[in-house]
Amino acid sequence: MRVLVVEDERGMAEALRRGLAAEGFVVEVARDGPSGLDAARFGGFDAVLLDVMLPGMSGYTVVRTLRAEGVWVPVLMVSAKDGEYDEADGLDYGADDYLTKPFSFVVLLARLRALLRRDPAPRPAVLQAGGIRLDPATREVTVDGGRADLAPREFLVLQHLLAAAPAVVAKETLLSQVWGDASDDPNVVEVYVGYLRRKLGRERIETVRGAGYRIGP
Amino acid sequence: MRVLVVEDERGMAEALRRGLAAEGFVVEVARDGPSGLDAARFGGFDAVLLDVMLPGMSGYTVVRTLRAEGVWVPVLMVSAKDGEYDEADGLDYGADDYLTKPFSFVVLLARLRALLRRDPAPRPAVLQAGGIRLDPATREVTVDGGRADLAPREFLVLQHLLAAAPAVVAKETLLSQVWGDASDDPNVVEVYVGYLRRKLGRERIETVRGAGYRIGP
DNA sequence: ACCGGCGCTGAGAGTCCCCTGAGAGCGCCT
DNA sequence: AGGCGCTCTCAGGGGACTCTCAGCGCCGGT
Repeated sequence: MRVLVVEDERGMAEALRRGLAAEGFVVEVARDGPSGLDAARFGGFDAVLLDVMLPGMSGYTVVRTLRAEGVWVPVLMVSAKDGEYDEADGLDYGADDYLTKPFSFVVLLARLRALLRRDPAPRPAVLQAGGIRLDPATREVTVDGGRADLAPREFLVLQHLLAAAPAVVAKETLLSQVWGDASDDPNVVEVYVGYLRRKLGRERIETVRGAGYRIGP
Repeated sequence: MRVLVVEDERGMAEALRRGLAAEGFVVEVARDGPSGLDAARFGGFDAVLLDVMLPGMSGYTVVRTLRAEGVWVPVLMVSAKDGEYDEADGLDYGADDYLTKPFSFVVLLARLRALLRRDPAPRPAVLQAGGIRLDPATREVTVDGGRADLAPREFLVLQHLLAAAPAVVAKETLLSQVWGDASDDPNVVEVYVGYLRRKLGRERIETVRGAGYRIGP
């Protein structure tokens, strides 16, 4: 297993290198944001340990850039910032886990193992299809760049349609996932698709008669 | 998104139920280990929030049992134990993340989203035979690359013919699988095969007199 | 070549699927 | 209290889809 450690502080980087090597990992170290980003892009690592405070480019920017480029290597962020919003931001930018300094090395190892045993096929944090963009973290929806203002229920329906795109989503699926009961009256789904069409544009949601709905062309 | 909360303490369970529901999750609650295990097994949830201290069976045992049975639903453990070894144990038993009480709800949400991001829904296989391609997920049918527009019943008939290809499918089989009643008038099958031939090309569905139909050569 | 029966097809009626406008109930904010 | 936004139900209408029916063609056996 190859692990990339991005950490500028010499002592910490060295400690991690030794500790992980002793556990059988092959470790490489990068000392600033840009070189860490580059190594993560092309280095073929199985996981990345990423400090937040880095020279040149913050860890947040590194992980966001990676995800935007379609690089899905598991990322474990490590930071001295322990504010709850720092942590939530790191995760929403696409990190898979977040540890606060000081941390226990035992816990670090366990979290690394947990990341490595998951299938490395995460989806982007932001859903995007057919000219529609939806951010689950900020609850923001844009259509061809313009902001759309959605009610909570409308947001949920759209979220499921986007997550499934380009597949067709059955009304029963939406009922069970959004309303929690597949045996409800399907008409409520039709009504909400109607609301969404009014706000996003009629052609953005396609009806597949007898099957369900689908995003865009 | 459907989330299972396994938590015996009434106040905490209720707080989680409300908070998650407000974020648009469909929430179910189990109050002890065994019933939580059962719900996680068969409930079809997208994620599980699992307390460690539970009546009947500990959270550790629950997650270990699930993994041993091949159930890979994302599990976020929540515990009042903050010992580093407790956390490492939880993760090594198969939990995907571990939070220590008291925790910030904002962080819980971000971690939940990070987990849900990780496993894309499995897509049913694409059926292909005799120059015809049928994708059950997108409901798309192409003939030699050109798109064909099928009604729901037509789609179902074609799906069964393709799934069986190159075998011959009896009219009675189609009646029972598509119409749900083998004793119906077989003429309706002939009519629908006629519709399909008109849309896909006459020679694409072959008649085997006295036996049924088969997809092209 | 003839005949019986299996399969094919055009037309039409009925069904049901989906869309929409109106409005009631509810909670929240002013 | 009043207004507002959100959710959901209801009923009507339009149109796609389904199915039946009846007549005809064609295959295979004698």
